[in-house]
Amino acid sequence: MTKKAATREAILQQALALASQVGVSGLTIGSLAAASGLSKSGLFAHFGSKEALQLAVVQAAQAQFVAETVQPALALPRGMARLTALFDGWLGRMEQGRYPGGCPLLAAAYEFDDQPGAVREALVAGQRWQRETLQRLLQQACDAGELAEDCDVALLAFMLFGLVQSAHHDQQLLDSADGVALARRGFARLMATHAAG
Amino acid sequence: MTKKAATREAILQQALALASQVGVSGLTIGSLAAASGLSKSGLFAHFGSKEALQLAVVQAAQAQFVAETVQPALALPRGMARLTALFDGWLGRMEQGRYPGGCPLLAAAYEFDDQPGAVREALVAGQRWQRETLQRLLQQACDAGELAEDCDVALLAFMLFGLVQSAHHDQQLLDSADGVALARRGFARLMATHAAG
DNA sequence: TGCAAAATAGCACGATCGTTCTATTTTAGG
DNA sequence: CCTAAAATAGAACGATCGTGCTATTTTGCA
Repeated sequence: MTKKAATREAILQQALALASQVGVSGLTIGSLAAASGLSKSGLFAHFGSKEALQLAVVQAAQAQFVAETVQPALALPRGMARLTALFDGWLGRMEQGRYPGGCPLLAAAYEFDDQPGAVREALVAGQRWQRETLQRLLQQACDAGELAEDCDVALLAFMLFGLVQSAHHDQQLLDSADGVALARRGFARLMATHAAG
Repeated sequence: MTKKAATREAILQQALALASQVGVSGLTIGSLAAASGLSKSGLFAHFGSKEALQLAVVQAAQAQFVAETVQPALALPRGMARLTALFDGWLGRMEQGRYPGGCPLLAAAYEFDDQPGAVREALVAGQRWQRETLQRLLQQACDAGELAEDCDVALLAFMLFGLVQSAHHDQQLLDSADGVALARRGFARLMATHAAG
């Protein structure tokens, strides 16, 4: 009973590392089985279909992002402290190379934006939640009087997400270590521009 | 002699539309042959290998971006006019749905960031050139006295590219028509913040 | 218009894909 | 410890992958 769950968890960790390099749709039952030390059919039995495997991988990545980045930020008091912690944690996991080949979720967003199905729906739900979370933290900073009260939180959340994407792009494709630093400068500038006055 | 080039061009157009939906690495000789009305081997003979086909597709996409977006902007006078034209054209092709499933080059950046080879090198070269172009236009706006002379053009180019990526993400994954509008607002705000004063 | 050359089709290959079936091993509870 | 149940392995399937090979068609030029 507990063995199954443990094996499944180990598989998903391997899958995340692999998907980071070849993408979630580039995942293969065979290659993942080899990486996990299982047979093809042995691994397959854990999920029942390739789509179910992909869905599980996406959900595992989302859960990991929430646990490693969002939750720690939520432990801090509302306002700029919490917002800065979220953004810094987000960039920090990129900087430290949390996944060898880049964020599987950002990549999956491009892979599945035209592939209807459960995987896409999970990605959409996760991204909507993430954006709403970002907007909520921004609004809390406004309410706390640390950002101007007429802040356009939707636009700011949109721009902050753009900074993350640009940093990821520069780091993964252009092999530029400056990406994260530029994103931090951008964050600081945006926050300064919208500071309560 | 001219037949070959014409057929190749037709194949590449089909390939761009297909790659927009399934990605450049999702392209298949068989499916592309069917979409082009050719036999597998007939199509294959045009490129010699799958990697050569992928490279040709990437180069075609890059050429199209330059022809449809960069060149028209370069026809305008240096400064904010040219910069605005570039950014507006960039967003405009997204808004009008230039490719049915999103920009093949942005998607390819995620697909190939961990796949060494000629395709990745072409993508890197293209992205570097694009970033330099963006920085150059920003610098020209500074030199023309339309942006503050102490502008951080590297950071601004980085942020503008982030706006484009966020707009693409919102439009393609979240089906949100607001993405392009938010990017325009972000551009306007960034330019206003850094206006010469 | 006929003919060499260029372009395309047809076919076959080994490999790998996702999936199913049955056999074997491993686990956990009495 | 023994045994039913759970977990995994092994083999096989049709399909499709990229890529060669050889025919056949189509093209442009004398």
